[in-house]
Amino acid sequence: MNKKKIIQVLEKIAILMELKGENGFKVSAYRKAAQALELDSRSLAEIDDITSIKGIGKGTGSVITELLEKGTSSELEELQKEVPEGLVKLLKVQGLGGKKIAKLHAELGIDSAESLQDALQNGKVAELDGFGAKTVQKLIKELEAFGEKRERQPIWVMEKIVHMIEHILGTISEIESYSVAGSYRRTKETSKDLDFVVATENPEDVKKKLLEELPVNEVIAAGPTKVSVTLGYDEEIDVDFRLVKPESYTSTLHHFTGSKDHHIVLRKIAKDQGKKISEYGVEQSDGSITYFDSEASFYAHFNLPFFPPAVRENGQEFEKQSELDSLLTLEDMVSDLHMHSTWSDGAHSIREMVQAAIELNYTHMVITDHSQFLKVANGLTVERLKAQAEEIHAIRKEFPEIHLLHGTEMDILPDGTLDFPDDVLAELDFVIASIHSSFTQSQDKIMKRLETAMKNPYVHMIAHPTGRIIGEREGYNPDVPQLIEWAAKYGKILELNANPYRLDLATEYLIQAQERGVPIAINTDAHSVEQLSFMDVGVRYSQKAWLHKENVVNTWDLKRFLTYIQRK
DNA sequence: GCCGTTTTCGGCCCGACTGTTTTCAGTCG
Repeated sequence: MNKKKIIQVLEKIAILMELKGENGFKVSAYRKAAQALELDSRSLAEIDDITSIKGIGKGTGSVITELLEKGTSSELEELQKEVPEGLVKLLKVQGLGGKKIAKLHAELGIDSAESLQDALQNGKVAELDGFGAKTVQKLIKELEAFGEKRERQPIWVMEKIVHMIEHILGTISEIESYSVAGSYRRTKETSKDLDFVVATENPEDVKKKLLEELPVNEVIAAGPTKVSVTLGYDEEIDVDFRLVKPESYTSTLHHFTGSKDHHIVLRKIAKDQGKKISEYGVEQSDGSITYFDSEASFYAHFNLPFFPPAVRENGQEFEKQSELDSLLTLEDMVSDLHMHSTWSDGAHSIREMVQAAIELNYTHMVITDHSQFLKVANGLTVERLKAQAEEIHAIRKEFPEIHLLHGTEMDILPDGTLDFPDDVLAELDFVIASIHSSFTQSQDKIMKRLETAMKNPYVHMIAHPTGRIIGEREGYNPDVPQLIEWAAKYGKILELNANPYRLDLATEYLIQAQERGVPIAINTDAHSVEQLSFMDVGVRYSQKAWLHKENVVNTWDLKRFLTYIQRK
């Protein structure tokens, strides 16, 4: 019985207890125990006394012990006898929680979405205490749409919607300030819904305008401070707006940025200081309310450093406070090492890309168009690559304020060879190798391809190492720990591709790469001037892996970078 | 169910909104 299995059992027990209508604190005790186990970095063998872990006591401890000894849990088996499996997915229905589901099961024998549907239709549900006509109508509607909505939307879907909403918020004159909050602001790869915080003295008018301007499919709730709607863009997306007075804006933004676990730890700290945090401000021991004009001053009020939204996750960030200064900010980035121009499939000329990079105050940059294999992207042949070298040479003279390097994003071919011979690569400043084809090959074959690139002395970096597209495809399934080992051995850079479609490598691998001492490059892979702004997403995502500036090559000054990429 | 350097009992982060109630429970984040 491994740790993951045990965590799953604890979570399953929590779910089944919830469905039984158990005391909510008891349910969350099981969730907390599962989380405590997950956050403890030790293996099970290394833990002597399981109940010495905070959050695991007598009850949850005995469940774990039983699992370790017998491989089963009598607690779980009991619950499974009492609670039908079909109820589990009813928890996902909006408006249904443990209490109501328990009642439906106890009084009407409901055990699945289907039997609930029947009971709703034939009027049985409406007869129950606490269930009225409106609830029944809402549930009928919810069940119809059940299973159709994608549960979580990838960050690149959300990004477009966020921009559209921000545009609308910007046109409403009664709004003093606004920001997206929630898991999107924490740069999660996927989000269930979107949260916006809006500061205004005139919530009624703002509410009215929001409901007019937005493509609203359905209004879920519309109170004086909260408006919840389902928007219909390409997909249905739930969006919450919080309308608050300007003085509360910072507190509310912080509150709705989360995460829940971050708040739980922070509120405990506040409590110990005799203060109470709410979404409107901080209540002092004398009952007065303190307001803040920035999140930095909010944290400082508790003698804490500023935590960037991306690290506000499981509460453990408080133990890593001393590392916060080492995390990247956008200002630390002095270069972008992976971008395309009109020579291959980019939308802008080299000159335009250079001008845009100068605007971003970069000291150096690399043009890395595709290689000949990638015909769909108009990949460069050796001849065109040489012609491009001449153009780059000329442009360099025009823009002395930035150091322009000539590179390539060279394909690693399906047969495991590289798209350019060594003598061509030797002429280039910076060589990226990447896989764009035959994703379905066995892991063995994929790793052979990557090994070829890793061993080639002219290759500097592997781009988007797994080929994943968030929420769409898994990629080509390389053995990433092995890849990290090779990178360490052969002195190669691994990329964090900042395109929100990719964010590749993912957090867990970035952590491993940093531990192994492998340098990371955060690059936009921009195919247009606008896409150079993906750097911001990449930097925020890197914070989730606690990447240190020192380990990210884009923070290195030109001299250090050039020394590093010099052929040995 | 878990926790505790004022606590071994009584809290557990805290508040909004809805719907069904006549003062509040359930759900949600």
